[in-house]
Amino acid sequence: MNRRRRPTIRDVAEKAGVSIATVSKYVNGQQSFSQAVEDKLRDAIDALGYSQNALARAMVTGRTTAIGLAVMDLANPHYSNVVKGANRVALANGYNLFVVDMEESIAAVRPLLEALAPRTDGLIVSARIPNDVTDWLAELDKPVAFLGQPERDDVLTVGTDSVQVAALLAQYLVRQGFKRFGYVGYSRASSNADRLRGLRRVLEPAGVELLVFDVDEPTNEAGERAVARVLLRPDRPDVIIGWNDLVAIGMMNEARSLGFKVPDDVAFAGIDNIPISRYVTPPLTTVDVCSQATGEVVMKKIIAMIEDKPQPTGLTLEPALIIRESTQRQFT
Amino acid sequence: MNRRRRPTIRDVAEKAGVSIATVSKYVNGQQSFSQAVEDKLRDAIDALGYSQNALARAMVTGRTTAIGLAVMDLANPHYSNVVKGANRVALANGYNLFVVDMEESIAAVRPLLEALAPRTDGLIVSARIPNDVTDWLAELDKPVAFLGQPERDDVLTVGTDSVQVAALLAQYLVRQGFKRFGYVGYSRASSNADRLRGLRRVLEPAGVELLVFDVDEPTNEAGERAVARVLLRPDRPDVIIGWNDLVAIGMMNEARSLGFKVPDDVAFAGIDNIPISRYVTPPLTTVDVCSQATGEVVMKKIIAMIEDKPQPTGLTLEPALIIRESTQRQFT
DNA sequence: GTGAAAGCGCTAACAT
DNA sequence: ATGTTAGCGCTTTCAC
Repeated sequence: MNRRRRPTIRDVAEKAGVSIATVSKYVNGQQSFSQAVEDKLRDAIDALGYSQNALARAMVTGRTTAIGLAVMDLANPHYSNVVKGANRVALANGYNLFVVDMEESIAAVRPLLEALAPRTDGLIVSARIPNDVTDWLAELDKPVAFLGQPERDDVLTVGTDSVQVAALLAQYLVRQGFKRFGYVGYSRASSNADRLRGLRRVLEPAGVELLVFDVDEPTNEAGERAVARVLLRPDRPDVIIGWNDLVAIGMMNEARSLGFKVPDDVAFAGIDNIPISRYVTPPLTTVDVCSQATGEVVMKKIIAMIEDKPQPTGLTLEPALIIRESTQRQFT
Repeated sequence: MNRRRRPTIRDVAEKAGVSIATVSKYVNGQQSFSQAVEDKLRDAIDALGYSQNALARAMVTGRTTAIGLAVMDLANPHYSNVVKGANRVALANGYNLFVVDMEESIAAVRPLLEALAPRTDGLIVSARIPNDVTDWLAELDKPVAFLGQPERDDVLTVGTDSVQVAALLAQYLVRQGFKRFGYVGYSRASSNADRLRGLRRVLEPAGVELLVFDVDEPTNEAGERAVARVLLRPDRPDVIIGWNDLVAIGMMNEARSLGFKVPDDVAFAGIDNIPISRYVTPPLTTVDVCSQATGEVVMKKIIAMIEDKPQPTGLTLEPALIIRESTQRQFT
C-alpha cells in the first residue's frame, strides 16, 4: 500500500508559484487569470494529480453537493429502482448520491443518519423511523424527505397513496369475481395499515371476506413460508394479495409446488411491479407504484429545497394496475 | 424549512461551562471525568441535541470511518447482494458504507470517485474502469479494492474466477449430453473474455460447437431481445448460456413465449445465482458466484488494509454449480 | 488579477 | 481532570 499523501492546494500553489487563494479560484473557475498563471496552474495540477478535497471544501462552504439516501433494504428491487431514479436526477443536477442500507433494522438507524447527515446537503429516508429520530431530523439544518406515506405534516413525503394502491387492486379483483380474499401483509411497515384500509374500503361494501396474515420480512422466502398457513384453511381464499411482489412470488411458487393451479385453484397478486414480476410463471398481477419516478420526484423536490427554489409542481405519482395472468381466472 | 444552525462543540462547551477540549474528550469517551462535569456535559448535549460533525472530525483525524463502494448497477441483484455482504461487515466493524451507482457508465466514473475518495477511508470499485482512473486510484493515499477479475497485480481484487465459473458450467452441460452451445455474452465487461476462455477450454476438447452472441446491457430486456437471433439459426443451439441470470431469464421467457419448450427444445443456464433464479419457470440452472460472500470478503480485506492489520487468510470464493430444471433434459 | 489572513468544527499534543 | 492552542485543506473577504 502506497500511502503517499494526497497533494493539497498548498502543494499546487508552491509548485505553480502562486498563492493558495489563486489556486482555489482557478480550480473553482471563479474568475479569469493571466495566461502565465493559468498555464503554470494547469501544469502543476496535472503534474501533481491534484483534485479538491471535498471534505475541506464542504467544511468551509457548508455545502457538500451530496445527498444521502437511506433505504430499508437494497436487495428489494423496489428500492433499487427508487435509487436509480434518484441517482439519475442527482447526477443531472451536479449532486452525488450516497446510499446507505438500513438492513430493515429500525433500531440502528439513528447513528447511521447521524453519520450521514453532516456529509450531505439533504437526506432522503425510506420508511417509518422512530419518532425521536424524526424529531432529530426535523431540527437538523438540512432538508429531509421521506419515502412513503405522509404521517406527519411537518415533513415532506413522496410516494404513491397506499390506500389507493390497495383499493385499486381490490376493485379489479372484485370485478373479476373473486369471493374470498387473503392478504398477507407486513405489519412492521407503517403503510400496512393503509393498505388494509384500502382493501376494506372496497371489500366490505362488496360483501367480500378478507383474511389477514402477516410476514416477518418482506421477502420471497417469507412468502414461501407463509402460504401454507393460508392455503390450508378450510375457508381457503380464492385470491391472495401479497405485501409486495417478492412475497407474492414466494407464495405463488410454493403454492404451485404444493400442487395448486394458479390462478385456477388460487390466484395471486402483488404490489410494486418490480421488473421480475413479469418473468415469473404465471406473470404476476400487481400495482405499479412508480418506484423509479418516486426516486426522481423526491430528488427533484429535495434539490429544490436545498437550493431554495420553489417546489416543482405537477409531480404526482399515480399507481397503475398491471393485469397479468396470475389473476386471470375464468369464472364460468 | 427550519435552518437552525447545528450546535457545535463550542455551544456545548459554553452551555456546560467547560472547554471544548473537554467536550471533545467526553464525546469520544477518551477519559473519565468528575461527576459534576459529566452531568453538565450530558445535560448540555441533550438540551442542544448535539452530535459530532463527522466532516470536521474527519478533517483533523484523517479518518472518516466510512468506506465507499461504487457498483456498476444497483438494480442488478448480484450487486445488491455484494452490497449486503459488504454492509454487514462494515457495520460490524464500526464503518459506514456509502454506495454509489455508476449506472454502467464507465465514462463518468472519475469525477464520481474523486468525489467519493476524500470522504472515505477506502474504496471498493466494481469492475473494469479506464486505466488512467486505476492509476489515479493507485496513487491515492487510500486502500482500494476491486470487485471481479484481477487484471493488474498492483491492486487487490476479490471475486470468483471467471474462467473457472464458465468451465464449471460447461463441464456439467457437456456431461448432460448437450451438443450445440450458444453463449450470449456481454463483451463490455472485462471478464467476458475469461468466461469465453473457460467455455472453450471445456468445449473444444469435447468437440462441441460454440456459437457466440452479445448483448449491449446485462438485463432481462436485453436477453429478451437477443434470443430470437440465436433461436432462428439453422444450427440452433440446444443449450444457451446467458452472460448472467438476468439475461438468461429474459431469453428463457421469450423463448417460451415463442413456443419453445424449455429445456426440451432448448435449455438455458445463467451465471450469478441471483435469488429470483429459483422462482422462474423452469427454475434456472446457474453458477453461484458467492455474491454476498464477495462483499464480505472484500470488506474484510479493505478494513484490514485501512487498519494496517495482516490480510485475513483463507477467504476463498468457490463458485458452485446450481443445477435446476432449465437444463434437466432427458437425452434418450 | 493576485495575495494575506481569518475561520469552518473538530482533535491532539501539551500544559496546568 | 481540565484547558490552551495549533492546525486539518479549503474558501472568502478584503487589501493591494
